[in-house]
Amino acid sequence: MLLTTKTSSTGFWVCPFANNSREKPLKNGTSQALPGNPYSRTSPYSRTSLFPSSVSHISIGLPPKASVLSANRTRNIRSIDNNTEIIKFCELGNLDKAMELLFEYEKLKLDARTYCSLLQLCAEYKSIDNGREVHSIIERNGIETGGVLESKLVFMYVSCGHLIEGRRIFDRSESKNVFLWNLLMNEYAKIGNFKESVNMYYRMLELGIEMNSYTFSCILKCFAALENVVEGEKVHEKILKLGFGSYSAVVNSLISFYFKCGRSGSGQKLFDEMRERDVVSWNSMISGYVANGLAVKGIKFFMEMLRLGVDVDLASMVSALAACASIKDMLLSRAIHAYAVKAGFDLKMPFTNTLLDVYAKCGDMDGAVCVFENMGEPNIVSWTSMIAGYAREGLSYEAIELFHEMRKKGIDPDVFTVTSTLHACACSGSLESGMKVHAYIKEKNMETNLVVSNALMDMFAKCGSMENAEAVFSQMPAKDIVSWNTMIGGYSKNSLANEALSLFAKMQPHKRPDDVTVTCILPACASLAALDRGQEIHGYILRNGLSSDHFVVNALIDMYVKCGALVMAKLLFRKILSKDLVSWTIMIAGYAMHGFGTEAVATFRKMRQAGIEPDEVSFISILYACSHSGLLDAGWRFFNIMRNEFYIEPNLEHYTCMVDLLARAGKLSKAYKFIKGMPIEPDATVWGALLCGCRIYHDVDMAEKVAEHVFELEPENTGHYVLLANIYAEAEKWEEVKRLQEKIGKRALKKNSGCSWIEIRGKAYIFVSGDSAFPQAKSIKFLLRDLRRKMNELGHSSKQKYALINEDEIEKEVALCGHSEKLAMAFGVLSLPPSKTIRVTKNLRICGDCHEMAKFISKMLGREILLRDSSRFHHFKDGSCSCRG
DNA sequence: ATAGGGTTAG
Repeated sequence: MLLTTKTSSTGFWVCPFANNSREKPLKNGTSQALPGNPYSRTSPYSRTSLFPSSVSHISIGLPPKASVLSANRTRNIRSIDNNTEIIKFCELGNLDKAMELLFEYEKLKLDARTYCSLLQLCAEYKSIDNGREVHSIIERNGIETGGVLESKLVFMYVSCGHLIEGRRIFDRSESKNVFLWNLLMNEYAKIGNFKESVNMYYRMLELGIEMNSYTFSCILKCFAALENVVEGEKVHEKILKLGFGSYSAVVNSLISFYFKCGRSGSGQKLFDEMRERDVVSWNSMISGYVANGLAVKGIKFFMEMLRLGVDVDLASMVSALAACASIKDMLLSRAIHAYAVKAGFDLKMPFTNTLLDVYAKCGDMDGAVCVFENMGEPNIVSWTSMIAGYAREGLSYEAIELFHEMRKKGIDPDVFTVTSTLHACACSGSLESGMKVHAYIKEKNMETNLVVSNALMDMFAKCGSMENAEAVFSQMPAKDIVSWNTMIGGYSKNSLANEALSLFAKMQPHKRPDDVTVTCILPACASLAALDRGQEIHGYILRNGLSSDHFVVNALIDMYVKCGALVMAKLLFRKILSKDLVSWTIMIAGYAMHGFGTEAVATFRKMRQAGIEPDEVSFISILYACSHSGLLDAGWRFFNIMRNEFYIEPNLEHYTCMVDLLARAGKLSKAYKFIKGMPIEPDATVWGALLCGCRIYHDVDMAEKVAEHVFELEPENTGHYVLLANIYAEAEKWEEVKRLQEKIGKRALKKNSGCSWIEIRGKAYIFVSGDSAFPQAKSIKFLLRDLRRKMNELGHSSKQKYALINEDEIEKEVALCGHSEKLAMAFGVLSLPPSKTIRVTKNLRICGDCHEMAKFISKMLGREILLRDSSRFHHFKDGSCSCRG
């Protein structure tokens, strides 16, 4: 992060910590419908196994006999017999035969109970086609559908998954019973349309429909999903008033409602007051505590069940195992596994999947693979747990591979699978893989899912494609706080600070910024040096009680450091009770940027005294501090400590700091040898640090040697050419300057124009080099001309060299580059009261002439100037600068 | 005839 020589870096100023690693655990918003239970009483399988012989006998032997019989009866008798006949087949579960008979007697008015039996069977077999046939025959025969028959019709449609048609009949019906209300409410809840369930509940209240335990279970689930504690509590009151307070299913629903709303205390109280607890009550306690992050407490309930001899079932085992996963307790989960083998639950899918997830969450992917390969047929949950496990472990490639493999096996990834896979794509920054997942999402119409869209945006943002993220964001019909935070954080991380700020402003009318939002937006303020905006956000943090959060405080300190308000940063830093590695590192980097090397070293020492181990980032900070304060020996010491005591391999940024340190100390050939001896390939930044040193010490020969490397590695960067041209100019080698001018002209290099800005009363004024349209142009030009004249009069060596290279004809834009900071400073002098520090920020490094001019202004006009360039802060006061030249 | 607890995620 802390680079000294990047000529065009704004990335340096983006906070490296605060927002990046920010990942909040979030509550499960949606619940999925469980797959149909093949052992249920109404399932076709149980029927065939219960009556194997009679079913086959009837379907082969009876039909001809039945039709012969019916042909011989009189119409009246026949219709009675027809009813019994059809009902008989229905009871035997032979829908095909029953339907065949129905078609045969199509024109006859059969009994309502016959149609009921048929519809019941259609519902059980989920046979919508037959169900529709029955319905149309009923209508064609003009059968009265009031009462039970109407109810059955609704039941049939709903059971077959045709909720809308069921609802239509329900709405027309005049005899709605509580059963139908419950049925529909539940169905809406199952598909996640909790709002409609709630609407129906309120309608029931209005109409005075007598509610029962089913109603309450359902509505509590809905209010829990909608996180509406207030309404849920009203339901609780109603339950007590109507005397359902002793129904275990109802109380169990209340317990899980309170746990889902994060009110463990209320759940516990209900459990304590229960007279008759069943397995579900116990299981609700285990899962409730686990979901609220108190896994150990959940396990205690499981143990208590065993101690009291309560019958433990599959759900108890699964919850207990999930608790193990959340606290990564492999030992206990092995014990539970052994117990499950004895009890015979170990082969059940939910159990195996949870076991797999324990291994994956404990980081033991080999163990997870073992479970995965030994289970019969892994289902979608198994695959997803594997993918999520690989993604968590940083094995993105394996995760993405599995995604494609499961598709080949014919298993359709669902929303859980795609979000996990997207996470893997995001972590590895593989846009190409992410695009493939996106294509699949579009194909399956999953973009409507909020979580999926959020994961998509996160993936695009982390892969550096904010255009794609924006496209997803703009077409989302409903955005939650995560959506906004993902986009704002994405802009911040991708150095699009202005976009981050404007989206932050747009968000306000829709959603209240939370702790994550402010940690996402503060780095944007930091990178723009937008102190006023940062302070506003600080105010918001205080007003909303967000300052107890570690991430928030660290981001806040980082913002103050980078906006040049070191005093404020120190104040906040001192107030933190438990400073973590990030807080210390930010402060060390802060001292470094402001040129307080000794303070940085002292802070580093205090950090180690506090028992905090430095990592590679904190070593970058301290090395940067040493190089910028000329602490050569200390720098070497830290470099060696890092390698020998902490076994951290230096990376390019560490090497850059060291080269910078040597180069500034004038040890140019030592620096050259140092680079040559690096075990990793040096980049343009490393060589660039040496080139800067060559300029300070006017070493043209070395500069030429170094420049070759720099130009080769970054041929497009104008900054390097200008730097070498300046070195030539200062050595008065005009031939070479000219040669370089031609080179720059020929290459038609893309301009890297300098730009400076100053914030006055919350508004940023931007000055771009080469642009003559700026506010108060006349006064600024007059002031600068005046200052220049005085500088010359007072014999300030207004170096002709700078003037030559800057104002000559290299190229107009390049030549003017470096003057924007002068304009901004002059604007500050004109616009701010004398007591106020002039704070200017520049995207590139400050030019030498401007540096002289700033010193002069500080002395002549008695103004303090704080200028932040791409590398550090320059604090001008009484004619000198904190960077010591 | 409809429910309450149980596996995977941003």
